[in-house]
Amino acid sequence: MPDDESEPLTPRGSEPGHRMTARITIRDVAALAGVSVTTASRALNDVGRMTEATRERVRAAAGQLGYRPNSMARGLVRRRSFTLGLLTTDTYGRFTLPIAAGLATGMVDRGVSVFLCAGENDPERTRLNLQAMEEKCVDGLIVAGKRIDRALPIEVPQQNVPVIYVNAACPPGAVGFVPDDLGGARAAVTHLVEVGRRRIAHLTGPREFAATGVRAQGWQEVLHEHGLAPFGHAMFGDWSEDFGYRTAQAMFGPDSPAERPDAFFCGNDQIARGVIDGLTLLGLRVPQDVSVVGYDNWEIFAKATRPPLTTVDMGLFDLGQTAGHAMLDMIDGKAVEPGIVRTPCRLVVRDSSVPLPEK
Amino acid sequence: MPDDESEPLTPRGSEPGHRMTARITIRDVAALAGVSVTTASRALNDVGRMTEATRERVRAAAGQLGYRPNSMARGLVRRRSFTLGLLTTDTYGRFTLPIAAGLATGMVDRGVSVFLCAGENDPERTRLNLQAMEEKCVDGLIVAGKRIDRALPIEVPQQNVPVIYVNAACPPGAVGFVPDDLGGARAAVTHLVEVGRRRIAHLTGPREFAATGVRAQGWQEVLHEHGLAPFGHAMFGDWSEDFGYRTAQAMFGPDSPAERPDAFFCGNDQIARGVIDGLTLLGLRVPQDVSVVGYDNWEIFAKATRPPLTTVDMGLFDLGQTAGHAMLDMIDGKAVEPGIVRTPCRLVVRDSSVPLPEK
DNA sequence: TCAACTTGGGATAACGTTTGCGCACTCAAC
DNA sequence: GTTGAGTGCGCAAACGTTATCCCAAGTTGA
Repeated sequence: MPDDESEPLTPRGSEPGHRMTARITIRDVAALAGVSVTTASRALNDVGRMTEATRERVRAAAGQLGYRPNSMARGLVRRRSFTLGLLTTDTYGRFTLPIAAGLATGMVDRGVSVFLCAGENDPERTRLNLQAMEEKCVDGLIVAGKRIDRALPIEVPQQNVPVIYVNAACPPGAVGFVPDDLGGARAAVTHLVEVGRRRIAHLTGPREFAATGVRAQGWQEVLHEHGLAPFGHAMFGDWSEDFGYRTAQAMFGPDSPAERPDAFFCGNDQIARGVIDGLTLLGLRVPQDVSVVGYDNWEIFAKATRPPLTTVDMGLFDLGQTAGHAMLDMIDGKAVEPGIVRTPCRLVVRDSSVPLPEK
Repeated sequence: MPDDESEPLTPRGSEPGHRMTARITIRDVAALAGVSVTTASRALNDVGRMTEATRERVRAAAGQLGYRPNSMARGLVRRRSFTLGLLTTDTYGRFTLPIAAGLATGMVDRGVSVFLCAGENDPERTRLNLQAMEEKCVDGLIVAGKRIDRALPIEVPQQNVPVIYVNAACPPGAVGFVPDDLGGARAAVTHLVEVGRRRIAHLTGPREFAATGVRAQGWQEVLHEHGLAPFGHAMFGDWSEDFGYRTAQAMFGPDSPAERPDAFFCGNDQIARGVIDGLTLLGLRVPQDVSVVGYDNWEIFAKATRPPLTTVDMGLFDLGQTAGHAMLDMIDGKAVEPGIVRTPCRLVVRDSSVPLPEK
């Protein structure tokens, strides 16, 4: 058939019944501004040489049309997708969620989006996620965990994409960020000493967690520096309310030893809550008789105790944000020191720790 | 210059000092298999006509090379990115997180990845997120909230991308999924009636929440159906432990009225926990004297009460997964009924509700 | 024997960007 | 009046896929 036959009756772009309106491309912008696609691209990216008038004309056209560059096309030629993958095994999200929120909000301001990969601790699904991230050409991978001594159920292959570990085990030579548990513990115990406590006990999670050892060390250090003896040994149990509850009842109940602590530094907020409940049921007053300090500043928990809990905030939101910015540096080729960076924790003083009204 | 001049001395692909190893493309696969790129693509996508031997040869080559298709290139030509955007305002994540986890794990099995957009309730940042999703060419947008009667701080523009609302306000004509609060409340109250309770009180969150009204209605309905009168009016307070604690103490304390409930159906687990604590401190026994049922099945909360809490699970993980699959249907052009779909809730019976050992 | 169909596969043009290269100017210096 | 440098901008080739044609060879049916 000849080429010059009449146009078909239905124009090609309009597919009735499908409300899809054709996407505006840089070609449309260029046409409206009366320049070539090349010039339009350069104008919008603030590169290349041209009159300021031309540049402005292109900007105006893009604005008028509501043009949004197609990230896939750009990524293809630039070999960057402006996306990150966030890999996590923490189903419950106690730790991952603030990290993820910090990361995502920090990145959106820089034009980078974050893929959420919920691993569910399932190796097969983690493998699937890793594969998806590879196909989506993420510029970097952030591995977030709930334990600083546990790695992923699958090792991330040493690909060509940079990896940062956050609040998780960090293989030698890699870059990692974890909360400064030593500093957090020191701040908590220092506070207890400063409000006049002398017999400070430490209740915490299982010994196998790296975090418990570090926090116990901070507890000991500060006491020694003040010429005080630790009250007994650090008590390693589990992370539950029940552990705090039982221990408090055992230490203050009818058959308990005469020597009793006047303060508890607890390894997390749940233990602290159990301690407070146990003490309260025995008729003791917190903080008049006994001070209690927790760890995590899990607000919905810490604010609901009676009285509200003094506790250590690990700054996980900021941690996520910091890790994100470090990742952008790595992607841009800036040298980032391998090794583990410890980010500061902050003591949040509420009512459970100060026996007398502060001046 | 003539075309036949000698090759440059440094090959084009090798950039020393940059450990980037060239990505293997479908061209490499095709070359290894001895076919054209076209055939390789068709073989891997299981389309087109060719000998099974050829197809297998291509598959083998891809496997041997560890080939991963470039999702951006594919997306460009197919006009699909195989990504979804998850927009949320729920910073704390109590509700969003299980939904997000369900969505992400459900989607990865179908080769779809999910962008996490943490809105922070900030209109400007939400706008930025929406813009990023447009540039990334997401195939669909899922809006997740923590209140079924609150919309986004910014309205999502009626673009060409389908939108699904989950646990959030759903504009007329759109598709939405929310937990079946009526069913959940009915299950809880039915359970209390079946274990022999007759004077069942209802403590719940603020009246302005749509959820509280629906749950209160379920409470009333079931009681009427069993010929029982509600114990007083539904008590609307706030979602806090403190509200439950104070109310329980007021209803069972020294100056309380003679007529007392034998069970509490609470609007969430925190209120229930406050009730249990308030009752326990007054020397009452749960569940022997009073049964308590919560709502949300926030496990770390519900399992830590003494005794562990009977509560309603809203099935948020499944909700996220369901919404994801509905989204895939919409993207594939299958007709999805507009309107709100209510997904089932499930009663989880623990120890706080059954006064006598069940048979 | 010739048309018509099927089968296996390749050439080539998209998709929407960015970028290397070069062209046509202008302006000054020799 | 020829160089030389600079300026403003466009052509065309990527990037890695998939989709639309098309062709050659084999297979049938009349």
